[in-house]
Amino acid sequence: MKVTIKDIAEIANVSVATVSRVVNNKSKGVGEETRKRILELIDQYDFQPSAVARGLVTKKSKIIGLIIPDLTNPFYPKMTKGIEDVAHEHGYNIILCDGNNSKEKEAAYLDFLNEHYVCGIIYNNFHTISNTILNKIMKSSLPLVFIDSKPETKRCKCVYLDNRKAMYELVEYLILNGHRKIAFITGPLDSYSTNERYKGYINALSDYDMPIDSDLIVQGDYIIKDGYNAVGKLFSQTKDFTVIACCNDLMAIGAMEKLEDMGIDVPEDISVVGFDDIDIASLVRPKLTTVAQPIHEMGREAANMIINIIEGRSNKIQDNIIFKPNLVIRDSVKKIN
Amino acid sequence: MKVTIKDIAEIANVSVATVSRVVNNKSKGVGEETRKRILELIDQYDFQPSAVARGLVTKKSKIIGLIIPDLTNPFYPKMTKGIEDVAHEHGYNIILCDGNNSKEKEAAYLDFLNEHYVCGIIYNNFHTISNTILNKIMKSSLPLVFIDSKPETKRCKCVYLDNRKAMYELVEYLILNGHRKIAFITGPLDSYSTNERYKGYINALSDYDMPIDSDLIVQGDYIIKDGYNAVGKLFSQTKDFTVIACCNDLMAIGAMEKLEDMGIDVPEDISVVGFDDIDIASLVRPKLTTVAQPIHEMGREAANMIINIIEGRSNKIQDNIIFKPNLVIRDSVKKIN
DNA sequence: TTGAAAGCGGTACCAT
DNA sequence: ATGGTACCGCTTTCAA
Repeated sequence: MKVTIKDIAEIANVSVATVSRVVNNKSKGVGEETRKRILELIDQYDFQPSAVARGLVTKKSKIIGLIIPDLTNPFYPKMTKGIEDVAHEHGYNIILCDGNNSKEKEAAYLDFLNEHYVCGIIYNNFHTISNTILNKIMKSSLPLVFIDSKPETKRCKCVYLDNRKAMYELVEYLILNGHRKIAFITGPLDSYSTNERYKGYINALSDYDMPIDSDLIVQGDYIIKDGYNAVGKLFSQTKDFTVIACCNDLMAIGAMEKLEDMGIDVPEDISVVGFDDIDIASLVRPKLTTVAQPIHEMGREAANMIINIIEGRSNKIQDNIIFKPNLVIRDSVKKIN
Repeated sequence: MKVTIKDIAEIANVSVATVSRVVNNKSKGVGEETRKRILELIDQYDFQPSAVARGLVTKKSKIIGLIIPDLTNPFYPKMTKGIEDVAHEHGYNIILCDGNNSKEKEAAYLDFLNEHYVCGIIYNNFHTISNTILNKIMKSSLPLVFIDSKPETKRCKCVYLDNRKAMYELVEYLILNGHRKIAFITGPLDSYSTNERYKGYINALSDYDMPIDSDLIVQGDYIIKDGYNAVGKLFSQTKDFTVIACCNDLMAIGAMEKLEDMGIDVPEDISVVGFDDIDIASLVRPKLTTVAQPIHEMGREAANMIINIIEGRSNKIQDNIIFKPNLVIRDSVKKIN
């Protein structure tokens, strides 16, 4: 059996109130003598207060829920580390929920976290959620911070990259290197950040008076295999492109694999660029040109933000923290005439 | 304010007991009429029962704690997915704790999980834990399953790969390909699986009458950078080796980076092998020869095991589930004479 | 300095 | 088919 506060109180011949005081380090209200005795008992009997019982009365929990789209995309573990770092500095723990790229699972996790007295939620919303769900969370008045995402319809606290600008700069870089036929492997367009990237692509093309060709655009789901398959699809639609811009590095790497299998040289025959700058980007050959997100830092900021909200330092809280992208030029793009 | 079971009872003009019955889907004890009315109210007021209050009385929680060494090693997310898959099939959720390769953090998480009425812990123990801690967990009688690890001193439920055999086969493969000077980048030797791999290396050498040369052995911490640095260290000690065997793929990839930077060709000048077969292994060039762990399946088995324990199906529970390794031959090893 | 007792939001047993 | 109520393990007044 687990030893409870009652047990300790009994053994120490004091009330539970007194034990509670020493457990919670209340400086006053307990005699030096008693405190010492209780402390010893706690140690001896290995007493651990039940966070559940405590949570029931305090309604607080030092636990922050984190919902991400997919654990196996290295981008998210890196973000998670950033969040965990500052959470731990402040004594908070993280419950990590992997939504598996599924809207339903995300919603289920939202419920799950709500039921468990987490003291806040950091939500990397992938597929745009319905207003119903959004309303529900916001009505629960649980501190909520969006990371790498942003609901279009509500005013929320958000930490994200300027995705549109990022993709714009990336495509512009391609254009300045002489590319005129730019294929695009997009993600699901009901994802906020994907949609922004898409707009960045479109904007760049139109700013440079280049036509939008739907044959040049295919969709994937942000995993390697989809990049691989997308290239096949692309070639079945047209052969008239000199570079493939991908909405993330994973798909870019998949694309490069497919091109290699087809005997097409990167970047000699066709160039490829990615997005995110995960570690693998510099490990593949040719090294991938991509745009970096300061993901660890974004994680840290999101954690800071939610802790500020939780602890009521409203003066320090801004609505949005928007990060700037950073173009990382490596070896996967050829300059052409 | 959050609406409670009491609120619903009041509005519905019934007792909390009745509401509790319908919330928990007790088929009997509630009239058709009443049930319908309450269900409507629950929906209308968006009532979510507090898992915390419930946990306090039932002492159960449908939450399994999972402790892993390092989220940024793709090996662990893959394992986590396997665990989550079957956990969800059975209605359980996972609290993921990243021990950050630190013994202290692992111990802290163990405490954390203990305090929170998780109904079981799956523990990927990295640095061998002390008996004190081990005793403490086992005394708490919380269902506990070790994955990819195994305490040496106690009888526990464990799911793991036969690491020794795996490394033995890998090294044997090198020997059969003519390699006689085999460098070894190990991990921390107080890790069970690392230690087993080390033994596999030693055993293979001695079975083939090859000497153990300590200059050929350097230690890293399972991250890319360590593989990179280890190669530098290796060359400062000796130049007399034809292949580098690494205790995981990440370090192997780091090693290949360093070799490339030094202008040394893999596998022409020096061969490299890894361990794990994470996705990246087949993405780098040359493609990495390595030994695969059926990690997703291992995750699934660990989850099955702990759920069997939790739900008291003791007949189905064996002490250890040991998986067989699978040599994956790619392009990073040269056959020499 | 210390203790008694009222909850927190549920569950489950015992009556009715 | 329902309701009343005693807990679960803790925190937090309020009194002593």
